Amino acid sequence: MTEKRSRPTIADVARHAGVSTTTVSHTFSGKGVVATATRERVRSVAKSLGYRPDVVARSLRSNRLGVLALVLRPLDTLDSSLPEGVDYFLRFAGSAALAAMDFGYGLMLVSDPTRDESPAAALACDGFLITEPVTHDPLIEMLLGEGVPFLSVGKDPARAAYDAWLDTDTELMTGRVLRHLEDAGATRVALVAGTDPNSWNLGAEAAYRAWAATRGQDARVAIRPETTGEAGGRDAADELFDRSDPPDAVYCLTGRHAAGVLARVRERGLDVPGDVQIVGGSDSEHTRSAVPPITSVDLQPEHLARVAVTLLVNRLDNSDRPVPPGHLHGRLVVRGSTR
Amino acid sequence: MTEKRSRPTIADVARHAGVSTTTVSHTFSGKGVVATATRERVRSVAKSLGYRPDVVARSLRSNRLGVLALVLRPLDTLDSSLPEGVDYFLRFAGSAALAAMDFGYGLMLVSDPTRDESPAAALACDGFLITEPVTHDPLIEMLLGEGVPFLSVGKDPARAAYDAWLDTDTELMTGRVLRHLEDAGATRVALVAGTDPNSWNLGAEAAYRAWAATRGQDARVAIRPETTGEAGGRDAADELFDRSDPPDAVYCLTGRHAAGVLARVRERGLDVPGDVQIVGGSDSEHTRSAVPPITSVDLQPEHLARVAVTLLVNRLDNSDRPVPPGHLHGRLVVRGSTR
DNA sequence: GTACGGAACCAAATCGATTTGGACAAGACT
DNA sequence: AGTCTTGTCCAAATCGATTTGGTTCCGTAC
Repeated sequence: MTEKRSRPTIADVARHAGVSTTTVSHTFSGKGVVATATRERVRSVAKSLGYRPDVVARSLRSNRLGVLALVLRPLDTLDSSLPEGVDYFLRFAGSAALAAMDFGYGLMLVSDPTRDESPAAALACDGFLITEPVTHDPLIEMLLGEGVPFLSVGKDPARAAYDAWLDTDTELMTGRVLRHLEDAGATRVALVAGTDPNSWNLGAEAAYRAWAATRGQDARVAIRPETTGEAGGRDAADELFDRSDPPDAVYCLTGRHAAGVLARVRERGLDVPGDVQIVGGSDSEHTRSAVPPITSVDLQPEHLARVAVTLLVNRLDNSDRPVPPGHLHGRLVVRGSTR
Repeated sequence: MTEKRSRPTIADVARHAGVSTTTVSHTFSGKGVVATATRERVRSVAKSLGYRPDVVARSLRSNRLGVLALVLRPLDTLDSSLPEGVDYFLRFAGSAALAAMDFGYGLMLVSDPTRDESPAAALACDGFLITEPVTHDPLIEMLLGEGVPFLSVGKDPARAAYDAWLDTDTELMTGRVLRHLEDAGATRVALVAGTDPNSWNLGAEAAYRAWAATRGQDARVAIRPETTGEAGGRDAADELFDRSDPPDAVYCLTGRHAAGVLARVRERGLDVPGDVQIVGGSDSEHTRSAVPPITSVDLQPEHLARVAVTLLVNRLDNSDRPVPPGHLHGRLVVRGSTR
């Protein structure tokens, strides 16, 4: 169909300029020694021919593509046709892309490359960014095995010996949420967590149980898959409130669960925040637009993404660009669902 | 530094299996004829060596990388450190990435590749997706020139002769918004538009002016750069309401302008929606969380992205995958800012 | 006058695959 | 017996750059 109007190559430029391809290459890379006059001539010939180096060919030799891969783990488990409710990851991805561009890299969104259906191009990336790896994450296994640089946001909970991860201090944030509820008078706090075995769920649950133990409380934990969304939240609410000694506050790690719990609790005739207070662990459309709006943790994915990209690129380029200041844990946004 | 533990190549596999590289290649690509026994042997040797084809090398010959580039035009003008308020594009990008993966492609987010600072890898992509190209868009110029397949969402308003674009029917939606305001009793509708010269701003303004003409109304148009955000909206509100004959409804093409107009109008002592009705042209965090929440057009970027990716991939693969059903224009979400 | 050194340049190897154009053997057909 | 297929397989060219290991020329030092 299309007129194979192939782009000019380095050889075309060399021929027109009356030099060797080596010289053309040196002219652009600045590596060898090229006389100024020659350099000028090559430059102008290249420009007049409309020459652009072929990134793929260059990458074959130099082994650097200029692309970072971003793996959004929870997207692999969420219903892929419904990106609603995954605010966090979209905000993260957008910010990471902008940060990568600032450093001359492209950002590629890929699904798990250890699965065969994933785009083959994923494996050609120079470095990987992984959000919330799961326990014994096969991707981390593979990257460690092949020596591909990577950085994970949140740690593979089961893996001891790697240091390429960003600590978002889930335990600290969990403590803050619980303290906020305590300060507002809650005495029986329950937790609704997801099933993905990542440091987010596991860390929060562990911190919660530790806290409950110090307070001499029973741990009230309802677990529902992330994919169940609001329905899962409603379901969890029933489990928690059917008990003889129902909670007076619920901390839901995902925004959609929080919205479901809120709706169900009100259907059961309870007042929020009067009878029950609710906090969401990940701020999203669902927590903001609920009635009343749900107090929740804004994980500040934009900031997290910039930090992650900067660190990864520093490692790749062996450079030392300044990392954006600010802590990596979230910020509690107080809304109508707590007192 | 790192132990150059180079991955096994096709030659290693060939040697271990006692065949030629041609045969190994054929085994995986399924192109030539390879005896079943040989194929099995090659497969098992490859697996035991941990062989994976090198995407870059493959791409050098085949000229296909398996990556789509996504250019979010308005991101080039927006303050890049503030992805807030660009809901639309993040939702679009996320959905496009998932759709691309479904078809075996990666999605790379890139900035304008006609500018030199952009990642070089951008140019290696198989096809481009461009949201809201601007007038005389240099990127489209370049892609047409080099024969790179692309699809734009919204048309380059100044270019007649290309057909690779998705019509989001800005004119239709503008008409619906105006009719909605009319139905609610508005008689003097103003328009607040942005400065990016894309089909979104230009199409809406043209449709608005045409509508005003048929109603015998003065066209009341305030233009403010997209980058000005809420402040620009406040400013536009002053311009519109300082006139002797102020509007009783304002249609703002961007969510942030709408939020600014709303805030300023109320500061001026007017009631919304009593004295003034407001509609936003692009639903976002700002329109949803305003007080009162602002009626606006949900452009349904998730759907748009899926359609765009499907069409582009069909073109690249010369395939005929079904395009997700549903129209491409937005959906009016009525909230408290209109009656 | 010879040896040495640096500046400027180049031919060929290389990266890891795909693809072209056969080679060779075994069986089928005249 | 000779020719044709057909099924398998391979050597070498190719993609477009980078990099290695030179060569050539000229000026300077001894």
